Amino acid sequence: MPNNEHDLDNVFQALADPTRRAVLARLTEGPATVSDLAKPFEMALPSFLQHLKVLEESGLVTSKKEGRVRTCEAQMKTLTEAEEWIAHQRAVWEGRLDRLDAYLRSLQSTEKE
Amino acid sequence: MPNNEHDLDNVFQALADPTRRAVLARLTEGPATVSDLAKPFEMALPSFLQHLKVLEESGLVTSKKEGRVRTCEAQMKTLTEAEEWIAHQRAVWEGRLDRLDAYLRSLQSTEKE
DNA sequence: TTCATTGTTAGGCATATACCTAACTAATCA
DNA sequence: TGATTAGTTAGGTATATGCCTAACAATGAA
Repeated sequence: MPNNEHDLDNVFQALADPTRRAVLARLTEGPATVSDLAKPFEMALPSFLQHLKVLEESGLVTSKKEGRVRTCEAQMKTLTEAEEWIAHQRAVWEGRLDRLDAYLRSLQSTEKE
Repeated sequence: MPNNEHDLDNVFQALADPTRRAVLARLTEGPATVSDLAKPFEMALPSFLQHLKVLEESGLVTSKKEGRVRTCEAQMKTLTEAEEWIAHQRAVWEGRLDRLDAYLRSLQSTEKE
């Protein structure tokens, strides 16, 4: 049962890098192997693997190894946790605007009396 | 006009820390001064100011100083950029599921033929 | 069984991050 | 004017991050 503060740290941290966002974007189109994922990037493979590790540790990606090939998959559930944190902030914000709006409307009604 | 990769780096980076998320959550309820924002945290003020700086540089927070008091405000527009990146990934993912679903349905129709 | 492919581990380096204390400026209050 | 409040700047430390090369499995193909 995730969605604690520590998880969010790792999820947002994982998203804070263009390489990792690109990998995740690729994986939302479907699973892929490590070397397929690495291909578009110019960095050395061990460097790339570190990015994958960050993604896995955040829960945004899982992988399993068959033979010598590791296949990675996006975990949308984890991405959703991040999205929900943001959505909650928006809800609070909009609640505030609603109250402001209600206040302004209450002023108008008062004027009409 | 923003929403380039570099901006997203900074936004997600800013969100990847519990102190900064707490500050932002506080600010979605309305503006607050630096020392009000700092009060709940045990860290030294200069440390806290660094977090504020990260939030400002990401565009998630703006501030203005009047007299000796600096007042901070959340910028939901910036938060929305992060939300939209995630939403886009979800759309791709769900598109994939839709196609899978369509494929499965096409198989069923084939079976019926 | 030898070779190529696919990934992994170890270790090093430069910069960034997250914290601190000390000392400072600028505005307001008594 | 002198003290207090609000914030800032400077500079130091420890750890984390993002990259690298070199060397090492382990699997699969010839």
